[in-house]
This record gives sequence, structure tokens and C-alpha cells, in this order.
Amino acid sequence: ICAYNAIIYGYCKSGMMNEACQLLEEMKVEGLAPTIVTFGSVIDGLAKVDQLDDAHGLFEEAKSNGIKFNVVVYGSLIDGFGKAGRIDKAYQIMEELIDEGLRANSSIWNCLLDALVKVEEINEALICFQWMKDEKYSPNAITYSILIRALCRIRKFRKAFAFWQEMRKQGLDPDAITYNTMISGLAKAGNIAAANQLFEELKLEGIVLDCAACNALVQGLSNANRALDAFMVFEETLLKGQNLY
RNA sequence: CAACGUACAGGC
Repeated sequence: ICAYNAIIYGYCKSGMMNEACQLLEEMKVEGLAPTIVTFGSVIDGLAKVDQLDDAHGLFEEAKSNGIKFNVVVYGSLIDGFGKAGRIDKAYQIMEELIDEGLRANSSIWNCLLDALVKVEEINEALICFQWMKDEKYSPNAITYSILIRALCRIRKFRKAFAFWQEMRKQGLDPDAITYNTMISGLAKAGNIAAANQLFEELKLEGIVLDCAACNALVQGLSNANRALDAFMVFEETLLKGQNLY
């Protein structure tokens, strides 16, 4: 069983779902009972290649065979439906999760928030975020990244910065991805001045920005017809011995 | 043990 699980896990991670499903069938034929890990891998794999209905079907089928899934498997489905823009299904799975007496966690909420942002329901996402906090779940760096990106998209920079500060106030250190989200969010929305300023501020704080952050800024400057400035950032990055692609 | 967020490239 462990051997099967390991191979199936590998197939699923690389998106080779035909092979994975075939092995799952083979297990049944051999009289081996797939475990929650087996089903979890396959469901996650199917959801990632947009075979959502198959994923959900397998989920229901396993459940009716007495398998009790954990939050992670629910998370795979919520994430999958959310990415496909099927919010209603995502909510439905969320409700099922609660009905089963399972407790959601921050990751589940993040999946849901990201889903709402993807269909441009930013206000709904903000309400959801408030709700999440009311229910005493702690947002993490990922939660804030999702919201900051969303707010930059709709050009609510002030609010994006407010979240940025709220995050630090809670002792949550923004990670490399949060920085990049903020910088590229500002740059893409054409707010080069703010992006540049943040970039400089972070440098002063001794924070090392990675190549994605530089890319983001270079791109923003280029779009604003400031090729010269873009080039300067580029050179400066090179001088620091950073790896650029 | 497993689910979630950032930049860039390509094809029509």
C-alpha cells in the first residue's frame, strides 16, 4: 500500500492523472484498500488539472464507502473550484466541511479569499476576511498577500498599505513573496513612484529583494517609458551579484 | 505526510 501511495503521489504531483487513476484501479483489483492519502493525492491531482467533477465524484464515492476525509482534502477541492471560478461549489464544499464537524483553518480561508478575488468580488473577499478574523482564525503572510494584490488591482493603494501595516503590527513579517506582490502590484497599476519608494525603503531596512522584485520594477518602469531608469535598476541589481534570468 | 499567495517566457 505504501508503495502504491508513493507512486500515485508522484504521478499526481506531475499531473500524470491517467497513470494515477489506472494505478488506483489496479489497487482495487488487487484487493488493496486505498487510504485517505491515496484518495487525497488523486483528488488534489485531478483538481489541479481542472478535472473538478471527476475529483468531486471520487470524493463522494470514497465518502460513501466510509472514508472520512480531513481538512486538507477539502482544501484541495475548494482551491480547485475556486481557481476555476466556481465560487458556488467552493462555498458548498466549505459548508460540507463544517457540517462534518471539521474545523477550517487559515489555508482553507485563503483558498476561499483567493477564489473571490479571482472573480473580482473584492468586497465579498474583504467581508470574508473580517468574518475569518471574527471566527478567531489568524491570517498569515499568504492571506495578506492575496488581499494586497487584490487591492492594488483595483488601485486602492491606501488600503493595501493599511493591510501591510496591520500585518507588521501583528508581528507577521512579510516574506519575499509579500514584498514582490506589493511592488509588482504598485508597478503594474502604474504607481511607479510608490513602487520605487517602497523598493528603496526596503533596501534601507537591509532587506534583500530577489530577482522577481527587480523584474517587477523593471517592467513597471519600462511600461511607463522610463527605459533609462529601468536600465539603472537592472545594472544595480547586476552589481550586487544577484542572479537574473 | 498532504492543500493556499508574487515576477518573467512562449503558441494562435
